[in-house]
Amino acid sequence: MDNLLKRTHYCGELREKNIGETVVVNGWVAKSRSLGQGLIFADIRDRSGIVQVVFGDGSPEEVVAKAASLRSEYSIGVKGVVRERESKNSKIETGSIEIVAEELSIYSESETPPIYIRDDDNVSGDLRLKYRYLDLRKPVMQNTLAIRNKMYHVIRNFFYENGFIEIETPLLAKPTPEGSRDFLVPSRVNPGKFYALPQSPQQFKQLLMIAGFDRYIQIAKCLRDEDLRADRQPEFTQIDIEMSYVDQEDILAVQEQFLKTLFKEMKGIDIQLPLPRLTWDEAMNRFGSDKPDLRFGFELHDLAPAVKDCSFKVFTDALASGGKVMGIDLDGCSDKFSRKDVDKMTESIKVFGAKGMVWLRVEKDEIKSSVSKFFSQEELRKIADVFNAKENDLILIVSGPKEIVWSSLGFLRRDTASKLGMLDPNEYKLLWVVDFPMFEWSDEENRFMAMHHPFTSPKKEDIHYLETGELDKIYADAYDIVINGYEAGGGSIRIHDSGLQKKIFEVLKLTDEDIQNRFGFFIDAFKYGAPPHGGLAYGLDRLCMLICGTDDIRQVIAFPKNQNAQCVMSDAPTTVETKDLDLLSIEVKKAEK
RNA sequence: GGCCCGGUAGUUCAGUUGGUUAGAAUGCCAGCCUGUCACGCUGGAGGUCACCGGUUCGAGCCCGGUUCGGGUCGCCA
Repeated sequence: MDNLLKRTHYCGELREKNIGETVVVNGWVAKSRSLGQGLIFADIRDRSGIVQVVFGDGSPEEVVAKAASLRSEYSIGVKGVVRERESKNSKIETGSIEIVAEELSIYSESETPPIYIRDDDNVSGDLRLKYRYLDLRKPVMQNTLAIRNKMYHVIRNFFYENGFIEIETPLLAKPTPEGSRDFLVPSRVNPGKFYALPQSPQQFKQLLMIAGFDRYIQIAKCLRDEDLRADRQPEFTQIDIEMSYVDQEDILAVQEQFLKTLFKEMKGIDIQLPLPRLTWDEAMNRFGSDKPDLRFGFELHDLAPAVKDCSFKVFTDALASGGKVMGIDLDGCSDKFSRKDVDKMTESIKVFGAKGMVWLRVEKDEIKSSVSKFFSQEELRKIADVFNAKENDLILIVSGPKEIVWSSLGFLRRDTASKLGMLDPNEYKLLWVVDFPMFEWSDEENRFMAMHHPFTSPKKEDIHYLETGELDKIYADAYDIVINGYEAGGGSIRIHDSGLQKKIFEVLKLTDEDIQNRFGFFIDAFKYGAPPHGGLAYGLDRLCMLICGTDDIRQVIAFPKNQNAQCVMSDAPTTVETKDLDLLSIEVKKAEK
């Protein structure tokens, strides 16, 4: 094996000031160019960048001969003298110098790599994950993980400097009653019993408040056994925060300072404080989403006043049954969407349960519409006036139950803005969405469920509705931080009063036995002097996505899972030997197929 | 679990109403080339058109099923 050459410099840091120095670099052959037996150029890459090495024109003959065997991704070391290039390459940082090789060590050869190690290699995601260790050699991936690393610094610096203490909480925890599906871990020493991997350190961080740590932070791994999305992995990282003796304002104030620092340090951007706030009701009614993207307009408008007396039964029926008729105005965009495009929009919102979509095109002398036979020009004008619509506006209207109207228009708003190229990844619009409903009805469970979690404090002024059973009128001291349409984090003020907590469990239809079995220890803790407390957790991966300007969470995770929650590189999850299962007292139903 | 999109050289893709031997670029291999940097030139190898079945004289192309990947709805307290 060739000798290890001890590195003196990273490839990417060599500059004209190093001219004349003898240096050693270690890295991979990014590219070699042979111009005949006597002269070979090779680009050597390490995590810092690329530098050109010359074999020939001063190198020993045997080194040049050896260099002829270099191929892409060979792992090598080179010792040589830095010299000015005859012709400079302004495209790379080290383009004005090169290393004249004196020694070459080939540490190991490489087969032809299955993917190109280049940022612009748009190879399928599957292959990238299968050969992730090669994919990670790409400059963009090296850079992304360096950015992520810098985030750890900024996060920890900020919170440590502000008196927060980092405490690790267990990975093997008790299965949680409500919420997302747990990953379960069988216990060998306790046959038939299971741990759960934490969906979040929620209960532990609250217990840390009861324990007196007052200000807690943890960069915590969280696991949820739910279906994946482009912005969702089963295993992700949370910046978990909890504070004692605070109300919502105190928490938001600290977090705003944190976000300001984060965006300043990471992007050089000055975020204006205080951040705008929307109540949940406002967010839904103006943007059709509890995580609105404020980088563009197209706001929802309520059309009930304009259509309540119209002859179009679809609208009047929707209103009569407690639903909504709402629309958005794509101002100045009518000519950008063909009839066919509009048909596609109608089709696209059926997944949300919308039965159809009505459109209005505002033209110079008239308003054209898919429902013109039900409306006079005056009536159509009345609708258009709600939006202050002008020529070449395209108005899209959806009617029905409010959830369907919101989600359909919220989707159309985002989707059309995206198609119109209105989403600038370098623009950041942060806001708080506050005053979430405390409960939401679950058809599946046939009962009300906690929208956030059952330890969230209802708003003081709504607590009396617990007595009257009007649960849908209760709002919570819960808040989300929303950035460019992503829920970047969320939190709440927690209940610290045992009586109130008991009442919440009651309306959630949990029996005393349930409560005791599932989190009796947690309830017990509140008997011993719980401080008022609350907190918040950020999705670190999502923050990193936003900072890196990508919409794929896998880009910011070194070894992510594919959509089926598999690691295609290592082939996890996998079957295990029956004897291992026996040890855990587990019987596995043989999967058919 | 539902819906939508896709699977053709190592890689990214093209492939006409269904018609001879399935192409391009890049990568790879060999030879030549002393200032390249997307080096160049010449030549070469490389394909179970995801899989199974069907229609047809004939299927990469049409139909059915399966599978794999991606997006999404449900789900994600």
